[in-house]
Amino acid sequence: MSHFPFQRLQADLAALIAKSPPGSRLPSEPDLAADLGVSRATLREAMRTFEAQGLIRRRQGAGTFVVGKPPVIEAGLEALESMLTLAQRTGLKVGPGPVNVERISADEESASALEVFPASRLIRVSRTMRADLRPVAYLVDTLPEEVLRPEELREKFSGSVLDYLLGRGDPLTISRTEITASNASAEVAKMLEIQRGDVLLQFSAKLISASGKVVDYSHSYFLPGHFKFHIVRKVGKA
Amino acid sequence: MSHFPFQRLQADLAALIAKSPPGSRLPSEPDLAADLGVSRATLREAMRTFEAQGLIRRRQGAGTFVVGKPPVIEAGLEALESMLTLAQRTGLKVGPGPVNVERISADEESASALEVFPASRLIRVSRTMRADLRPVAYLVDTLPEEVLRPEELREKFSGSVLDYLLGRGDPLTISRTEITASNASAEVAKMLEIQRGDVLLQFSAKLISASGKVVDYSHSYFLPGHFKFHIVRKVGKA
DNA sequence: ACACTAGCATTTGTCAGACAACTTCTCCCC
DNA sequence: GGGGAGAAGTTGTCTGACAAATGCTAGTGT
Repeated sequence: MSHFPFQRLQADLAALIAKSPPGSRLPSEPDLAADLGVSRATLREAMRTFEAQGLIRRRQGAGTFVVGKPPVIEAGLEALESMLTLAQRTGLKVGPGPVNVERISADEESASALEVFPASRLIRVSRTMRADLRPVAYLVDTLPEEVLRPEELREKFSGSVLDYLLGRGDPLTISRTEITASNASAEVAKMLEIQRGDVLLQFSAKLISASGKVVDYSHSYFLPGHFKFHIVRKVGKA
Repeated sequence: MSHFPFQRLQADLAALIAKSPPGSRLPSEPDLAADLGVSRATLREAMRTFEAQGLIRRRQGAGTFVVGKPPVIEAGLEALESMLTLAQRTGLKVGPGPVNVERISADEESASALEVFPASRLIRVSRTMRADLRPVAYLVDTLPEEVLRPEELREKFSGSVLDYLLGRGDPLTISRTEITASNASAEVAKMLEIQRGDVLLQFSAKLISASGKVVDYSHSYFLPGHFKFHIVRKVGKA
């Protein structure tokens, strides 16, 4: 079939990883290269692609390990709920990581999304969600400072911007969410403890109040495999 | 900061690719390796990750090229429409590729989804959607043979299973769609002319008739960047 | 007996150089 | 002008080597 070593190698490696129990160590690179009939350089290129998929993890001096599949958080998309609410309902032990609150000036993207002037003062709340001691989601909320004051937030913040706004009695109505697949930027990769370029499921959402004002613009990054989002769609035009 | 060559290299490469005009050729590997201060082997490992992200394309004997950003097909997820209908409304010149229709026996996954007995006879319709001469989506529909006969399909098939069923007057109601990020399997990679392991946005949907029967189980694979799916979500419980 | 440390074997990370396979262009010949 | 051979350039793969990090082991001191 494929007389290119790299393609055959990928198939062989995929099979090997699939049949190896999670947490187990693969043979050393020289051994594997000899077994699979390729050079170590070619083997390493192929391994890099599997590492980017999060299927294996390489540690210098220790070896290459198969990573186990994590628990799945399942959620419908019709209603907007905070990740915290979601996690509680699924019964999974998911906890928020440390919360980072900072003042920023609106960049072009945020200003456009929040419908404010460039360089307006904004609040950015970012945090990770952890399940099984591993970060599985990275959430970044951006709000105008007039909507949410940093000091106000630090006092009574429970880990969810949405829950906080609702608890304060804000008249929120809908959220417009955009769904894409993306690759981890350097910043996101660091927070999720993965490699730059790893594949992620990404939501970009605007939270809209009863008056039509955009009160929150958020980016959410989810590790694939940890989440299962579903939606019920009507056939034809609404 | 990062005293590991690979991480610094990824940042440098990302910057280089970002500022290079689409379609342009990068310097040769030996030149680039010298410029960036790494060996060719390390450079190639890094390039492999960017190739998996679809940002560059390497061709033996020709060079490494920056791939341009494609047109975007934007669609809401509240209503279920065929990709064909969608493409027409966006005004983009999107056409279906060759259609493959085959009889199969239900494997475990299909049988479970369609609520039929294992080894039941099924029809599988698979095809790619092309935009700009490139495949951008790969769609696989699986239906019980009692719902759709192959010969019936071949006569009047327009490129969309959904449109065909609707045109026939089937009482379809809703679709339950699951959304994940995934990596291309060997089969999908071949059809989309990408590399195994490349990142994809994946929908898995069940199409349900008025009587509650599952009439179609489909997997759709979308190249990131070509599509923008959005959804309007109500706040709180429905 | 226990804690600590130094050293050694193992493994991944990176480098250098070489050759094969493929693409593209040039130049010569007809 | 057209066609084909050839050369130059580029990616694909291989070999061998050394550096850096890890984990184990044996030895040492208390």
